[in-house]
Amino acid sequence: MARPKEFDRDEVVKRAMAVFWEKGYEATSTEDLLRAMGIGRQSMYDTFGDKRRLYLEALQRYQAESGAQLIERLQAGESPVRAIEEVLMAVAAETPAERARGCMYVSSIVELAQKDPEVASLAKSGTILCETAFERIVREAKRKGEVDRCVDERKVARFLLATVQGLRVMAKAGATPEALRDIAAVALTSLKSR
Amino acid sequence: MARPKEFDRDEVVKRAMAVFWEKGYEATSTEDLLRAMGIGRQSMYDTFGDKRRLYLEALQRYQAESGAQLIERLQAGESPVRAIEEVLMAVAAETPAERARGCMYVSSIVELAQKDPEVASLAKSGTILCETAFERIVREAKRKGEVDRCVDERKVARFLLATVQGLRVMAKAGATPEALRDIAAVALTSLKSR
DNA sequence: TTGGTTGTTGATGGATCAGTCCAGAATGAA
DNA sequence: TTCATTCTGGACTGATCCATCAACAACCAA
Repeated sequence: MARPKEFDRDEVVKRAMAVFWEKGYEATSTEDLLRAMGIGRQSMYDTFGDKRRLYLEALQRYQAESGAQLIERLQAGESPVRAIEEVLMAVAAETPAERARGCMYVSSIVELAQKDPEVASLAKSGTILCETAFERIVREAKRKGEVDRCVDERKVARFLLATVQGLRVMAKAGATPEALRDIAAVALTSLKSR
Repeated sequence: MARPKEFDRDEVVKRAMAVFWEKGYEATSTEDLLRAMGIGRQSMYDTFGDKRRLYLEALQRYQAESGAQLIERLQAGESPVRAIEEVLMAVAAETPAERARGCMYVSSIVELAQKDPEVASLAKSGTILCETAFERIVREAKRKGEVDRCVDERKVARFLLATVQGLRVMAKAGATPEALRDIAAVALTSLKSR
């Protein structure tokens, strides 16, 4: 055929994701993106369509990666409840830079979900993915007798997702690791029976 | 002296607040603001300095109003725990439009707290205001025997604030009132002793 | 009424925005 | 080597961004 692209599509999406994650959608210029991606203007437009399409692709990638990480962490724990604890405590254990960067999923919801139907759609599917993951691990915890059997895994799963998002907002607001641990600790008491 | 302004400063800040609340900072143009405020360009610059100053003033106003509302609601309940319950359930009881609009405080943190020190500063003072309000009511609840005396009011207060923020993010992500009630209900179990 | 001051208005500034065009370079197949 | 195809990079577009300027209008004190 003809001349092949000089860049790795996956790699440049990753770099674009980092910029959008850091700065948000509106505050990111195409110039910012091109510099970070290390490609030319036309290459970006040819490959991704426009800034919005690139954002959607980056967001999709973010969700896939962080969703997979959540599932992995929930299964890697030495017990279901410990795994949940570790997921919640993980935010508090991040570096200050990581806590400040926050969560691209949360940012996309807050900035764009109201005006961009595709972002809203991604938000919903992301919610379902995370809720389901939490639901599975809570059910597992019930099966193992780690939490009371009268616990409603659906409700608790929703609660845990909301807690993670609350933690991320608090972290961005400058909460100390101690404050974040407090929040996680109290949230965890919702599991211990009742 | 000289010619007085033709508009009410308080009123135009209120209108600007509504626009920033709805669209965020970056996505709001000065044109949007002027149209909503019903004043001329120069009047805006003379009165508020620039777009950023106007935003900061609008945010400050939002925080003062919503902080006062929180304190009021917490004191108006028929009992401390009921008051907390009502505050959490209030998000689920909002209209779809209100839920979609979200919380300007959360939006400001997510969009701007990292790059604007003054927003970060407002975020911190807002956090303290809300945490303190929650802390007081939890202490009151302990005093009345509504929650176990071994509950740490500081930690629970932090948790409750995080829960409200989690609820607001979930609401913006399109969660149903039922899902929001689930989250609030589970969060409330953290109060019931332990 | 007049003078000094301040508010309002419309025109306009340069900067930057997202996105397009085009000429030239690089590629692989024939 | 030749040719069709595709990628690349710089110049460029019109729109929009935030902000300023200058001329005019409105006000109050004297």
